[in-house]
Amino acid sequence: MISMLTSDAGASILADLNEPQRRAVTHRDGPLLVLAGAGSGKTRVITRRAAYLVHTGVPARNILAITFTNKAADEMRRRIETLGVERGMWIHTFHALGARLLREFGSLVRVEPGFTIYDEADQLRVLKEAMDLCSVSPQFHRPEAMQARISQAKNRLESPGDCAERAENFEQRSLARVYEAYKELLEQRNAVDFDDLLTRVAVLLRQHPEITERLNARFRYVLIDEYQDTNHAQYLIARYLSQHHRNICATGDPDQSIYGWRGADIGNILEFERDYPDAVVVRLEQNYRSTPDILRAASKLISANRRRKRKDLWTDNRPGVPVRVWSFAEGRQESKRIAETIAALRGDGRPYSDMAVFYRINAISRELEDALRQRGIPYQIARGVEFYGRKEIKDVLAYLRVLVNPRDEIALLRIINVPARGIGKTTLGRLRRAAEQSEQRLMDVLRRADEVPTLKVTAAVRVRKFVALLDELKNLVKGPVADAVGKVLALSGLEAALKEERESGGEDRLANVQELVTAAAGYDEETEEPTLLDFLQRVALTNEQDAVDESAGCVLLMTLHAAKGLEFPVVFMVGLEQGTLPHERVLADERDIEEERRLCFVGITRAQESLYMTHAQQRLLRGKRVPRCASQFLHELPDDATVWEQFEPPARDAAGESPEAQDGFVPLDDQLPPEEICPPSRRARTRRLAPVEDEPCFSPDDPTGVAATPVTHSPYADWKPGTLVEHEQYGVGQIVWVRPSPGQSRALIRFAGYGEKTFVLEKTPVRRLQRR
DNA sequence: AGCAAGATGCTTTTT
DNA sequence: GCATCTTGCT
Repeated sequence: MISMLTSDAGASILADLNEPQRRAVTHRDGPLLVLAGAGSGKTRVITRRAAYLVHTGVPARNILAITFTNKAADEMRRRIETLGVERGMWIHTFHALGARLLREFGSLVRVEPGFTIYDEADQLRVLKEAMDLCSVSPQFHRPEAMQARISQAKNRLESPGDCAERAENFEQRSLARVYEAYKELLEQRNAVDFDDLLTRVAVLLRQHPEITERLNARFRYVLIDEYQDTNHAQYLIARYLSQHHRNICATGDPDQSIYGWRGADIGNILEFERDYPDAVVVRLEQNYRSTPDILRAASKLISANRRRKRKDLWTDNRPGVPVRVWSFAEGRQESKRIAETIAALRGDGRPYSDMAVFYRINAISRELEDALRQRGIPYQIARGVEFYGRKEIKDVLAYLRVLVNPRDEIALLRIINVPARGIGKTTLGRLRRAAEQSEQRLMDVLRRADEVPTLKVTAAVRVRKFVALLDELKNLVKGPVADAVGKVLALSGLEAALKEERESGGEDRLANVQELVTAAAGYDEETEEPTLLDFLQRVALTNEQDAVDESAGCVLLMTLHAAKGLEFPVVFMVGLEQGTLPHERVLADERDIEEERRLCFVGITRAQESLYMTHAQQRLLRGKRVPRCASQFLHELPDDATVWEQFEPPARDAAGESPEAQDGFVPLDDQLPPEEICPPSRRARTRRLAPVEDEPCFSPDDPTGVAATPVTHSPYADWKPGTLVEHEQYGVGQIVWVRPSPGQSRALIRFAGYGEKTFVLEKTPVRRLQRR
């Protein structure tokens, strides 16, 4: 094999690879599945493989590499260039690939080349409009829920017609109608949503074999990363694009599939070998990232999942310290201790950028931020929205969008009175009604505002001025994008309005907008043929996550989802409690629990040297103090790789001051059977770190042992904290604790609208909701 | 037209 | 607890 490589760069392609890695890199033709365990050098394999193909004679332009994030795509591009591969390879995210293909072939599936990409907020607006048209009240159907269901339907490639046919009840029929209207509205505006970028392409490839064949002729090799996260549409695209040569290389790790809730189908990777019976499968099981203890903890945890492929991760890395599992009485204590630990580690010479804190839900970050700020620890939060989500930025972008696509009504409505130019609700309502009645586009009606009979003369004049502004801008925006943005700012009056806001002591939004100009200038510079259209597409498909700077000298805070693909020497995973991880919304479904377990697995496997996993026995959530119990996943970790430490609540003040005043800890209600809040399994090994002044009711040594009574005969024996139940009067609720007892089983149940109530189960009209 | 006080409703979010 | 949207008022 090596003899096939001629250049020095070629030789370096196979340097420092282990045997399975080498097999994956040098595999030539036919389907290949690389099952890459966490930290097993997957990125290295993919990039080397792409480079290897080129060095053995495959022209770069015949290779298509698909990733899920821009960051991954950029990284890959960078690495491949370092390996001396010429340009011409297609390296894109699925969505960018979709956009590129739709620009070229979209008209075959009712998408015209200048189409606009709607982000989630835009989508929601269109959807609300669609619901309005269908007289479906947002009171009864949450638009967000509808959006999710439409998205699901799309990704299954179901048309509104399919949905209507399949509809069995009123609800589903409403959905089909709204979906239809939504689709119609998008088409009228020549706009697509994120899903369309995938599903339209899938439909295109299915309906037009000649195009599929053409693309196959070009893409002789197709590489897909993070295959475990593909949804059905992406799966089809990958299949169609590789159907001729069958040189499909999928890499991924089923144990890291964490986007099932967004339609990703773990089955795609699990059943790859069924789809491609001749597939060569390479397993990368040597981990180069973590200590043996961390790895053992991760492996043991994930082995509880049924829906997976067996994998034996191992490492040659030197032994380190065991995983620390920390129990706190209260959430604030947890944050405080973590901040202290971070400060201490820093004191020992560990840079802040070596450390990261992960949590399941964003709500937990606030407490942490407070604690970090108090200690003066610099941190950075990786959040989704931010820059391009800002109002002023969206305003400017809306101008650009209208210039590119006058049919983009969402953008048009956004800017028509921004800055205020006296075209208010009334005028707008009249214009829209006129458009509807004459079945014209809103833009065309604006052009003929004089002819709208319901409009007052002053209003018509203002509209005319607005149209003139757009026309003028349109003539000016031919050149570089940065210039276009500048002209929009100057001529629209936005700049003046923002200046005034700043002068009058408001926020400096102008600075943000100027940042956009800078971004546009950067784009102009690095792009060969800068166009407004392309710039807007980039903005739509870019996300702030890409801007996370891992070397900024800060501690990084992020959700577990955001952590995927990253690694840190020191990792803290916080808030590991039933109801948070696994999240309460999924407790009823075993399959969903498995995804939560994978999420936990992803978190653990990010850690290189030390890992801290923490939970609290009570925590402020949505403004309420709620009792919590340790995540079941903590109990699934192996004993010989973990050390459990319990931090006692701060002692009660001798003067009798209430504990709330000190650290927010409230002794749990006496009624609570302690064993249900914190299961007893770990007690024997729990080490106390603080002297116990005041025995809390979950004391490890409490011998009263209510739960010691065998309860296996109780019909409620398998009711656990987190179990979902339905009460005749209060609706669906969740068990906080339960104590089975003959004829007298008590449970505390938390209901959505009614708070928490204690019941004697035998005397209460409450039933368990079935597990799927 | 614009603001301010109430009502609501809250996992995760590669694109 | 908070942010976001709606409603009602001026």
